[in-house]
Amino acid sequence: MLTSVQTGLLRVLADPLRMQIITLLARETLCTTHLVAETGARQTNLSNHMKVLREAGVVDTEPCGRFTYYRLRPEVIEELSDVLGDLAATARQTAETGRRRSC
Amino acid sequence: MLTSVQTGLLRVLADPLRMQIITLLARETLCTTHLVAETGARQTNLSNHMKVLREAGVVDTEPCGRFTYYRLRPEVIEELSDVLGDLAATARQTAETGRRRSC
DNA sequence: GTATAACATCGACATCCATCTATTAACGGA
DNA sequence: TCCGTTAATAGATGGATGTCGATGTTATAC
Repeated sequence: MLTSVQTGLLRVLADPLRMQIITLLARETLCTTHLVAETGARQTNLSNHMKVLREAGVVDTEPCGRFTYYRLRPEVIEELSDVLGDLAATARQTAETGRRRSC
Repeated sequence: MLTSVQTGLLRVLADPLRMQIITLLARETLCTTHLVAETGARQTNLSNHMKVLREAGVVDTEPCGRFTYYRLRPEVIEELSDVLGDLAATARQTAETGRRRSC
């Protein structure tokens, strides 16, 4: 079965800087300082993007003194991957059987 | 290994109407008339979105007389699903091992 | 207590983008 | 050939969004 793809989550991922952040966080949990250093983005800009990621449930925050660690939640990406996988499987079957609606 | 995620393709998918179109096309090849009827969108609006999908390589066109059939290309969605799957796998390993960079 | 570093918030600005109306182009049937 | 249908394009517009500078807040260091 095919659950509908949440375009909200896609929108959140569809930004170069946010995707760069996500890719970095996939490898290791980091705090804002690291992310600023790695991406070269301004602190305010990064903080804005982290807010978007946080509110979308893509990352969790772990305050640690002055620092704030950001941890990527694998299950969110995993679920999106699965839904898109189902979509692709459906599309492949449609393509192979040449299923079409006539005009 | 982790190939970088194309945010361009994500942007194309991150629109409710376009995702609806893609979901419909995953089940059967359709022409613009069908898509207009199914989505309730205006013809011009739909045509604009189809142009976006076409130029992104998400769909192929098959002219058939006056009509234009649109066929979803499964491999595009499949590849994106795979890349996100790799990203999720990396993130899961990071989460399980608690890998983090200290400040 | 004061200074400094880390991070978030606010408001402004510019750009992008989805949708609209109007028009044009292409095709088939009478 | 004329006309109705299908589809694409052009241009305009309003709203969403990314980036910025300035500022606020919290926590550590001295």
